[in-house]
Amino acid sequence: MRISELSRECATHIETIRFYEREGLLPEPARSENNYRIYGIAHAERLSFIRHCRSLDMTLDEIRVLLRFKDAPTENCQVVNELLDAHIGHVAERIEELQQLEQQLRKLRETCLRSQEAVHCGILNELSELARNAPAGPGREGHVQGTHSGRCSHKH
Amino acid sequence: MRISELSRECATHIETIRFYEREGLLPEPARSENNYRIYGIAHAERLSFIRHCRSLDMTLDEIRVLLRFKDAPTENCQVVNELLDAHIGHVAERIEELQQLEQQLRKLRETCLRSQEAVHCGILNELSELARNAPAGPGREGHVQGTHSGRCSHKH
DNA sequence: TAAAAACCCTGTAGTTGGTATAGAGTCAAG
DNA sequence: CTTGACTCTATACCAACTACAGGGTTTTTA
Repeated sequence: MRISELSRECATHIETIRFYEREGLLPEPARSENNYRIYGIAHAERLSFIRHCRSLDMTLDEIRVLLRFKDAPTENCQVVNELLDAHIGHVAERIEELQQLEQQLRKLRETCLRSQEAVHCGILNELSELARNAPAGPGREGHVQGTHSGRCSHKH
Repeated sequence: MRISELSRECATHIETIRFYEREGLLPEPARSENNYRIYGIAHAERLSFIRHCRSLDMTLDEIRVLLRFKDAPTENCQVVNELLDAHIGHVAERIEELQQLEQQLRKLRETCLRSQEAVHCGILNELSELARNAPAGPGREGHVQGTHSGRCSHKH
C-alpha cells in the first residue's frame, strides 16, 4: 500500500510517518519505480504499535527500547518491565505536581472575585508579592511536561 | 546591577534573562560604557513576577497578558480573572487525562509480572494487540503537555 | 607584569514530536 | 490538455529555553 493508505489505516499524518522513518522507528520501505514508498502489513503493525505507545505518552526513546525487544524475541524482557515502571512513576509524579499547582491557582483566583481596576486586582498583587518573597523558578525534576501542549490550536 | 547579579537574585539563568528581553517580556535595560546590561530594582521585580507565573505553569503569552495589565493600572481586570480560570481549567483537564493514563499503564504492567523471553512478554503482546484493535493517535485537545518534560537530564 | 580566571557580548543551533510549507514530479479522469 | 489527487525532498516552524562558538573586557592571581 502507499503512504496515504497507511496514513488512513493508522490515523497518522503522512508527514509523521516520514518523520518516524527518518528517526529510525519505521524501517525504510520498498519503493515503486516512480519512487513512491510501498508498505506492507508489517509496517502497519509497527506503526500502530508506535502510535499506541505514543497515546500512552511514552517518548520516542522509550518506544525505541520497546521496539528493540520486539525485534529480539529471545531476550529477557525485564528491561521492558522496568521501563514501564519508570514511566508509571513519572506520570504519577506529574499528577501530584499538577494537583498542587491547581490548589495554588485556585487560592490565587480567590483573591480577586470581582472585576475592578488592575491596580487593585488581588491576583496581580498576589503574584507580585509571592514573586518578591519566593523567586522560585520552575525547577521541575522528572521528565514530565508542563500544563500546555502543542496538540491544540496552531494558528496561521 | 549586572546580569549575573540579577541572575542570582531571581534564580534565573543568564541566557533566560536575555531570552525574555528578546521576547519583549523584560524591557531593554541601560548599558554601561562597555555595553554590559545594567539592571535596576524594577527589572528584578518584573523578572520575579515572570518566574513566579512560570512556576505556575503559565505560558509566556499568558504572562504577556498579565504584564499588560500590570503596566496599565486603570484597566479593568476581568481579563485577568478569565485567564486564570481558563488556566485552572486546563490544569484540571490534564490531571484527569494523566489519571486515566496511569490506570491504563498499571493495567498494562500487570500483564507481565516476571522476566521472561520478550516473545512471551505480556506487555509487548498487549501493546501489539491494542494497537491492532484501536489505532488511536495521541489526539489531545487542551493545551496541556504530555508526561515528559525537558527540565531534566540533558545528555550530550 | 603577564597570564589566567571570570565575566560580558552577539548570534546561532539544538532540544521534542511533530506540523506546515515550497517546489517539483507522477498519474488518472474529464 | 488541463485539472486534481497523490507523491517526493528539503527546509522552517512551534515553546521555552539551553548551550555553544567566537569574540571582548575586567579582575585576580602567580
